Amino acid sequence: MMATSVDDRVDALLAKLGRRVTGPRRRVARLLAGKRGSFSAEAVNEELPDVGRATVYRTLKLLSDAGVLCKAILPDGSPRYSIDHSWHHHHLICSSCETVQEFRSVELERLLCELGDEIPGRVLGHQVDFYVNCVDCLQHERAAEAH
Amino acid sequence: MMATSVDDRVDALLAKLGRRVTGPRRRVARLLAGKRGSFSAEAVNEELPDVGRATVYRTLKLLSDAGVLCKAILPDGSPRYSIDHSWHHHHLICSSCETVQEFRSVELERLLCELGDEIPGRVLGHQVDFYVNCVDCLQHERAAEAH
DNA sequence: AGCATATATGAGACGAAGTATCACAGTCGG
DNA sequence: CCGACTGTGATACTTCGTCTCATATATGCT
Repeated sequence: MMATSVDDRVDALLAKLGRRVTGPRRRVARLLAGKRGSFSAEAVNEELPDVGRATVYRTLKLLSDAGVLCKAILPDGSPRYSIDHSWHHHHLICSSCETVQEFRSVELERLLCELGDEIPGRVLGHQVDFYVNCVDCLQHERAAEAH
Repeated sequence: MMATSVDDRVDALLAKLGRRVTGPRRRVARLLAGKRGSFSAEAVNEELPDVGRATVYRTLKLLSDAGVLCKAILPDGSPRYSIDHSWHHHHLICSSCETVQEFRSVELERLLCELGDEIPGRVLGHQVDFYVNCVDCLQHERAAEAH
């Protein structure tokens, strides 16, 4: 039995949202489906020269709101998108290569939930980011050091 | 005995950093000293029309790097500055009025530290933000509802 | 105090990232 | 197949921040 294609899933998602299935949306979704790691909106733009800039931004926003994509903010403030694989996670952001990885901890989640109860006002959500040097970057660093 | 003035403290800080004490820097620092809550770089700009835009940005960066100011990122990605009162804290960001409050938890800090040990690579730092509706906004909301 | 020099300033150009507008095109229910 | 409504894309515009460079100023030295 065949796995559902990316297009089928996009169609289903858009139908569920009451949005129209269009060529540009399919092209953006297909590109994202093939991506690993995180990427900027402009990167998507450049890879899809025949899709308008505004449409790319609109579609990324649409998919983020739908929970398909997840948006992380680099230390310098610039946003990166990545496929959202899980119901809830946090980020490991590499400060040198700017890669964004997902990261989960039940323990952290529970503590954040407890803390949320103590916070005055209504808690809508939270975000935890670790700024790191990833394993790859550390290796390159060491390779460079070893004259 | 008199408390040290803002200017005295700014002078001392700049001397410690090996930076020059200048009029524009004093004017920015004096404005910030009188501020409550968080503010954008542009807001500082507008309140100091006779200080150049570039200088305002440079000074905010200088003070952030020095640990006097702390930079928080709103959900939409735009940065807000606030006076940094503590050695380490996290943020409560109100999604409706965009106020940024500080927030500390020894427990959270300890857990984050433990998690950091388990993370592959070198951990440089972390950031925790709670997105909330603050007490003030909830009150206004209720007042509006009660026709 | 006066001088030399490194540092800081500010006007404005530049750039990146995202949004608004609007005529036109495409989708989809009937 | 048609009509209405949604989506698209070119482009102008906004916002935020950085860069450049001529000018101004703080500071160490004498």
